[in-house]
Amino acid sequence: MARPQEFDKQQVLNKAMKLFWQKGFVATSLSDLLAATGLSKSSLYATFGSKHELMLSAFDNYRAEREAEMRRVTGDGNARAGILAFFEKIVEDARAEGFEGCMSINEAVELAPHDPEVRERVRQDFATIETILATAIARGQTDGSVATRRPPNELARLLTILFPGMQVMARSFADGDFLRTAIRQIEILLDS
Amino acid sequence: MARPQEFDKQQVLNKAMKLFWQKGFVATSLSDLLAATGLSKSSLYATFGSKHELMLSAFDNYRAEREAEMRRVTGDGNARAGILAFFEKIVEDARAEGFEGCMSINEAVELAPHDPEVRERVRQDFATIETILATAIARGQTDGSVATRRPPNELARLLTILFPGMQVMARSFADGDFLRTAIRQIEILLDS
DNA sequence: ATTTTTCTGGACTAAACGGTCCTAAATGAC
DNA sequence: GTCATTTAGGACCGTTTAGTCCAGAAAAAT
Repeated sequence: MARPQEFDKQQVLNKAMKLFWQKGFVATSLSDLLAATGLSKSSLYATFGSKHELMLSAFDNYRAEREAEMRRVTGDGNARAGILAFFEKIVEDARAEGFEGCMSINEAVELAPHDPEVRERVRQDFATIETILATAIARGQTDGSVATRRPPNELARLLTILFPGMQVMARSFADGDFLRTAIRQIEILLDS
Repeated sequence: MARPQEFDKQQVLNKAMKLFWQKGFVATSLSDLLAATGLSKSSLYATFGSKHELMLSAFDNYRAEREAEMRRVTGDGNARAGILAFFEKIVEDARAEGFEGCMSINEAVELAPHDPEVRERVRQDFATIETILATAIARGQTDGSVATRRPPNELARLLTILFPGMQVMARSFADGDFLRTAIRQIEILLDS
């Protein structure tokens, strides 16, 4: 039988994910990846194929994590509270040292325009966010926690567009207070 | 007297701007810049100092243009119409071939987190957008074209965050119809 | 025409890039 | 212990990177 793999593939993906997330795809070099993961060049290439494929794998890893988290946050309990919690999470995360926004948004800006594989993933991510928000809004409109004036789809679209907006701001400069004003406005949107 | 410069500095800045805007800072190589501008390496370095300084100059060029344009669009006539025109311009631009979003937003994602000079510029840009929007909203509230329920500053904050959201979407995948739904929602925000 | 000044093209550098490949060590099955 | 297999390290590859520098061409002033 063969010698078993000595590294944890999942752990390697997480390390790579963090690098691509922070620095972007082009600015992350193979040396960076090797240093961070501790792998040898041959192991990395044998396992992941290329820098680009590694990025896609790390990205898919990220996307799955975040989608699950979003469903968890918005899925149970009071619908209005769930939606707000989703946005408050951004503000909360932005306080943390080394916060780097949302990887999907970063990729949307850096790679999506010229990389079809990334673009399709980004498109899916936004569609997922919008669908989850629309579902939560509809639920809120039946349980009474969200105002019924706006069609769920249209309000979800507005909030879906606010998401990358907040993420870009959080990544580039914004402090908690700055973003919190926006969350108050989202509350008003949900309440009237 | 000395031999005069053979190239138009402003024209070179525009060419460089377009490259950085489309491909980002890291992905734009010196060869790209030389090919696009037609300059020699020595001319480029003598005039602009370094790739980074050239990018900052091109970026400042972009920022001044866009700020003037925003003031023009939102400054005169019906305030509500001006605000909407500002957002509709994004949708309109997104239809064009080779549209690349907003350079400030692209820089906010790629460079701002790790480049203080860019970060400060991005911070200023958002502040400018918010101020111009707040002024227009206040004007709309006195001339009756904008509902008075929300304080100008807070509504401006919400719209300011929508701006990068729309730009990211426009850059990465969104078509006109997708964004137009959001604009309808902005209308509702201005009207109630 | 000469002088003075500045621009221009390209040779050049050292480092870093992504990626390939080969050798040798490590491992589990028997 | 031997064998079969797959790992891991790193030498190596050609290319590209940002940036420096110099020699010579070009142009305005006299």
